[in-house]
Amino acid sequence: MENNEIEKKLESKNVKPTAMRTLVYKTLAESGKALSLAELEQRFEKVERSTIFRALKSFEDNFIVHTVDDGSGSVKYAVCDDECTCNIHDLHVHFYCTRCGRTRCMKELPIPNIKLPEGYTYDNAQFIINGVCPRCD
Amino acid sequence: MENNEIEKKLESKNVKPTAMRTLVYKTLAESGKALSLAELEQRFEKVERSTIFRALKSFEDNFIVHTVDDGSGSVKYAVCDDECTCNIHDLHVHFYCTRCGRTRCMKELPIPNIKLPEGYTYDNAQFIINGVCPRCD
DNA sequence: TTAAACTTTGCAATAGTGTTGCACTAACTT
DNA sequence: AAGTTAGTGCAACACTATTGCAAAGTTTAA
Ligand SMILES: [Mn+2]
Ligand SMILES: [Mn+2]
Ligand SMILES: [Zn+2]
Ligand SMILES: [Zn+2]
Repeated sequence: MENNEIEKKLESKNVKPTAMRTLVYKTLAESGKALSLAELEQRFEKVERSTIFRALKSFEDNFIVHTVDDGSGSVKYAVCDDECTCNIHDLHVHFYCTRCGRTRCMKELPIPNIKLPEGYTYDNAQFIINGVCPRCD
Repeated sequence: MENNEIEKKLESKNVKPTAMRTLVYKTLAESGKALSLAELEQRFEKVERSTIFRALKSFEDNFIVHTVDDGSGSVKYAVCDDECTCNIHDLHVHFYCTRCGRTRCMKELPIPNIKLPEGYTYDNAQFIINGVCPRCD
């Protein structure tokens, strides 16, 4: 993905595209999976953890990335689709491979609709499936 | 729940019922919800964190409790049903109230069956719904 | 063009969770 | 009773997430 494409994308979501942010977005998008802060940090070696952290937070606040809590001990981040507003309709299953630790968005698998008992409201959900991915099988 | 009932229960699952373990189990069972290590710790004031931690681990290993990773930052523990073996058929939805922070087992809501793409195996899953509970509404 | 105002970044510190080594004690075995 | 094993308390540690603050960079408005 071209830098100026990324810049446009960030701007369209009201995040000023600084060099660091562009780099973080690019790395995450190109990885094709969900990455933790620590994993992202390792991929540059030169950028401060807190800078990456704040970039991710601003992405999250502006529906540029979503988080996945896959039980690995650290939250992971994955890029959203263009039209995503991180609401119920954008939710999808995530797959966590217990062999390689990779976490993948299963965008083809929307989170099934669940009828909650009276009195509960439904804002958000995480559906994580643990298993072994094709690469590790 | 009577102490000797608890002791029988633990024994039936191959965990020797010490005083600490019985206390931890009792507290968790009586709370009626999922509790974190820190939350349990607060409920006694006199028992070591690591002791509770190890009790919970032995419970988990022996299908006496299951864990819930509700995104609150700490893993929570909830008692299993008697016949539970923590496999796919025992999995159920968990509800996390974003107001009060309570996490509840929705045992009446089994995790829906999902058909994964070719090549993925399915060992385990977590399905957490975030929203507001009746108490907080 | 320059000064003021605002934003971003780097660094250091902190809080919290989870986890382990080790010594001491309790319980069980022979 | 002595030896062996299992459980507990304490302290230490690793790691994640998060924040305050000052330096550097960018934007705005004279
Ligand atoms: Mn995703
Ligand atoms: Mn449960
Ligand atoms: Zn894998
Ligand atoms: Zn509530």
